[in-house]
Amino acid sequence: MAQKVRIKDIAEKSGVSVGTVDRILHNRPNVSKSAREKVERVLKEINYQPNMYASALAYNKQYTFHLIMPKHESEAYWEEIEEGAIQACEARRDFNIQIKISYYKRFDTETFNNTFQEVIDSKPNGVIVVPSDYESTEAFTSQLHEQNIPFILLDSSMPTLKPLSFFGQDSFSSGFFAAKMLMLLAHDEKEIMLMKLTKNGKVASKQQENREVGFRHYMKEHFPSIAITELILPMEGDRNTYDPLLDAFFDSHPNVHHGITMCSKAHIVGDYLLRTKRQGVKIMGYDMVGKNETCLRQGTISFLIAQHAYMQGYNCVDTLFKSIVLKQEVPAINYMPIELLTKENVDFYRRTQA
Amino acid sequence: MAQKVRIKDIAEKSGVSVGTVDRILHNRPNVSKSAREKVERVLKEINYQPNMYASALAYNKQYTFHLIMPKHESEAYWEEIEEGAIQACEARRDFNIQIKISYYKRFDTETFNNTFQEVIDSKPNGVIVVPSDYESTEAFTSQLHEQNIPFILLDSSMPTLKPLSFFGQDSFSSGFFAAKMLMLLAHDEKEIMLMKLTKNGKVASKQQENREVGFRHYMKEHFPSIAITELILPMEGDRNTYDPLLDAFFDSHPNVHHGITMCSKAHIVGDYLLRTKRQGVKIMGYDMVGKNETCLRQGTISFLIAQHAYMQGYNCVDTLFKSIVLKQEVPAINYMPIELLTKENVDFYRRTQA
DNA sequence: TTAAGAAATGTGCTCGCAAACACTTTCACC
DNA sequence: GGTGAAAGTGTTTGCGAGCACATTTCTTAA
Repeated sequence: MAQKVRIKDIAEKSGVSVGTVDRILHNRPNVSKSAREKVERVLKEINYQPNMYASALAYNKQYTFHLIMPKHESEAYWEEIEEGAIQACEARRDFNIQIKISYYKRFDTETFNNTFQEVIDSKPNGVIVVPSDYESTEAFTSQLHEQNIPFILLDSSMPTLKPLSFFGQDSFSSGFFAAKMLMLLAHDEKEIMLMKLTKNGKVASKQQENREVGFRHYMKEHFPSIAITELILPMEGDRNTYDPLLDAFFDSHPNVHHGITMCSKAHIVGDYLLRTKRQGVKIMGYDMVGKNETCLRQGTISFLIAQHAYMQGYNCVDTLFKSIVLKQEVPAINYMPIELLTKENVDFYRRTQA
Repeated sequence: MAQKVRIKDIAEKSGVSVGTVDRILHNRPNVSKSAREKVERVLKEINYQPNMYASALAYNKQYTFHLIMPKHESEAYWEEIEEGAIQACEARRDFNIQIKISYYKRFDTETFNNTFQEVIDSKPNGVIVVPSDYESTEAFTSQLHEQNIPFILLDSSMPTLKPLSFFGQDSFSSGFFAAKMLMLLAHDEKEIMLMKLTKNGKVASKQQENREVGFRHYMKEHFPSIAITELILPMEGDRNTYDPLLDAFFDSHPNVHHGITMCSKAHIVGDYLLRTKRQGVKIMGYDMVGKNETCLRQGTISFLIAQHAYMQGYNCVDTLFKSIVLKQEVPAINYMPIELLTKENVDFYRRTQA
């Protein structure tokens, strides 16, 4: 195991002062060629790893990160991301990391633009954005680039914006995998259900659209003859809204015994099945949130795909930290694992691994 | 976000010196009642969180952790655990954490006992043990208790030894889950194969035995009529040893189309199937190691269950660190997730989540 | 040759905490 | 009342790195 090497040791070994070593390590000017050579020779033979805690202590600087995400009223997915981000800051507390969180309204370009102006004005050291539409996001990130503020994209990948890094699930693959799993159960069916929550005819996110593409891709490849029947529900609603629609659907589609949804609301159907004791229908969905977990344990939801939202939030902040504070290289793309949860393994799911 | 509070601030607020505050914070003697009261009043109203990096810097102490594990010659599972442990030390480098690793021979009580004496003599600050048989392990850990050296059990749970913490998979549940998954594929079969690697009639670990118990439990509960035929292979061997045995098995069991193994050597069968182009047999197994991954991608292995060996090693060290250095509370039991890998999601498996 | 300015180098203080040390007060005991 | 030990308290140093500032050395032009 490598011995502890301090700047002082390097200085002594190369016959210069700590000041000079410091200048070289930080690429500061005013170093003679001879001194540089002496120090670099020593650096080559010993493996100097700066003590980052001593460094942080001496540097004594505040960092502010800014997270911009959709407004969430009790939407577990976004809440978990937020919690993860806050926890990551907490874990790095002694480095003086501070996080500000701003919300915008989904599909409302104006609130996004307002928020983004705010963020620019506050001059943060780093930014995490859950992208809105491409144009608005591009307008935002190009300004960040101008100001040399690094940013991470969360949830939706937009590589052309040249982010520092991306965190999220590969939606297409995740839908593809979901199909594979569902078909282990439904291989003998003629018809399956695809449930969607829409508002003005649109689902809530690009993510969900891409999952559906992946899903349909698998189906076309492996089960082209199975019909995929859509069940459309309104985005806003409660039991009273949904129950009649669900009744109508299942009454008119007696051959449907399996269903899937690309959103985190599988529990709407799961709960309905549980209450109405409708037998012989099993569904799958996304996100390990409380209501889904209940249905999973009770059996109306067979499979869930976890997104590790908490880890996404946590890792985004930690990546900014590593890149900006520790000046480490960070990976450009971070796909989250695509994890299958069933009644049998759900007990061992951990929102955090660290 | 909480303002930064320093010992100095507490001292000023309560009208004493930093020395006194320090004595109180560390439960050191020689503090008057009046001073204690003043300081404790202040402590109650502000939320003091010590800067652990400054603390580590000032404390300037070396910690040594000792990991005792079975000797592994290119056994990926143990290698990953070791890597994880080493990486965790690396991540905490600036806290002066050092790890020593000692190996014993599986099923060889003597090598275990020798190792354990060595460890005791070296007086480490904390220990991580992969248990051998119960008696030897108990003899070891009771000495550790006597010397007040905290230890973590890795891989096999032995709660009666009162470890600081346990890390590992719930073997029973993992076998149970494996059965559930295999039967999604094999529900129409009459007979399935269970492959075991043995030496002197025994499999390599308690872990594997327990997985089998879980597996058989599920089968009895849900598919009591399906026969489970064992295929026994010697622990040491190569293609030349295995191929004839596999030929003989599959020739004499034409109805077997699905198999499972509780060890990490599913690739022995997977590779055989690939080479001999024997169609219509699919197996599942444990551990995301290189050879298994290849078979998974090629299709002869349908499912793998990941154990997150790397994370286990990493988390063990990190837990010792948190408990001993940071004096934090740590969870007593840490079951690793039971994660299903298929061709479709294997690209997104990450050995580390942090 | 020297003065002025630039370049190179070294010194010393700082960050927050731990611990050794120095100093003051208290109090039991003769 | 004086003595000495023990208890209580404050001061100082050092951990490793960063940075401002002081100091020395080197250039260059008058």
